Amino acid sequence: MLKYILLGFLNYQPATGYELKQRMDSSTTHFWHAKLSQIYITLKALEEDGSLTSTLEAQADRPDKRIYTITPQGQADLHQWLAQPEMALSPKKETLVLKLFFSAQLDPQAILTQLRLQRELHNQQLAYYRDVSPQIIQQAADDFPMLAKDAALWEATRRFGEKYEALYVSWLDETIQLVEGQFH
Amino acid sequence: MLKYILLGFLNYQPATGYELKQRMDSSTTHFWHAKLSQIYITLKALEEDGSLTSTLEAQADRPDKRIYTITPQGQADLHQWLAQPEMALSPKKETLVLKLFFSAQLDPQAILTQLRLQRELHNQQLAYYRDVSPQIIQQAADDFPMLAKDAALWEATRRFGEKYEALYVSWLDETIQLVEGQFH
DNA sequence: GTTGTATATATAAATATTTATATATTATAA
DNA sequence: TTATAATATATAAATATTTATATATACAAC
Repeated sequence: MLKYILLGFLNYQPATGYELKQRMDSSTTHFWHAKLSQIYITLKALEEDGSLTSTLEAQADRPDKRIYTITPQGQADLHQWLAQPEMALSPKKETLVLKLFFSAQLDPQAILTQLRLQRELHNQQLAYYRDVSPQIIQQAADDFPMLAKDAALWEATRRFGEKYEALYVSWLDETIQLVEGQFH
Repeated sequence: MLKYILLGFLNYQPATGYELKQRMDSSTTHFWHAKLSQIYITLKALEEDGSLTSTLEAQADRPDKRIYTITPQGQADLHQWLAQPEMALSPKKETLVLKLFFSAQLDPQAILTQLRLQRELHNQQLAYYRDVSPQIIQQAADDFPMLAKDAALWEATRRFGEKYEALYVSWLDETIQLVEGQFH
């Protein structure tokens, strides 16, 4: 799947692995993430099968950088994937919920600590979606050669993140009350 | 992480890989899933490092089955993991949201088809959480040697799933309207 | 001036996961 | 009565992902 994220970004304009990582971290990270090491591996594989080409650019003040450009084949791959219907639900992996599921044997104080910590983290994430993320989208819309349509879809994915974090916080509140209630 | 799910279930009572898969499919699947092949691999690894023991039981009408039992070391591992605070947010992977993010170049009709299909799937999933899942929890509470506390926590994870699916459907409705609106 | 952060890349090793394939039996449905 | 689904395992191969480590430069902050 990472493959298509890289093609998706490179379809706007050429970029290095490092830049792609930064773009991911300020956008798709919330619904798809990857480590830099994995990005380099995947870029190399994409070049090998002809979806990308690359050129090495020397820099005066920094190490050389490798700039990747999408090929017509890469664009075809991307469009094929975009058009192909998702027939299944995305599998979720939520460590905290999993832990809670098996926490009955645990000291209630220990699970409460974790629930409260996660509430704090998700609250921060919610604030990010409300305050920071809209600005990032606005700036991307200004900086990048793209249509208003792209920005509207990016905004829709941001709203997904915001709603999700709000849900998570409210569920945590409810769950903390439940666990607290089991004390007296 | 699968490791701890298996230990978590086996902490209630011994079971075979096949049974563990079934239990996962009717409970943790919504926040953690695994293929049967991976379960067998992980059970073997857990036995090798002393967290589980197994016995082979001959059956008259079915192939032999291997029954796994948790060891004190396995219980210690499980408790250690349960008590260890989750310091980070769980990374999300949502293919549909990802696709939408890159769908501006796509024929709007193609993304609309996918959004509507996913709305259907998430609606089904929502119905599952509302109608089927509570009964499964009730039956598990009747069948398994566990405390009311376990069932209460299981119910909390079910509520997470229900809320999540309701959110997803409402977000899809909103997003479908947005994309439809971009036509005229 | 030293420390930390950012730019830029890369590999090795470990772990995790999916897909495909194989075997063998039995109950159920068409 | 034939097909299929379900029970019960298991392995091979491919893919994906994380963690750890390495190198080298330069700018900014303290």
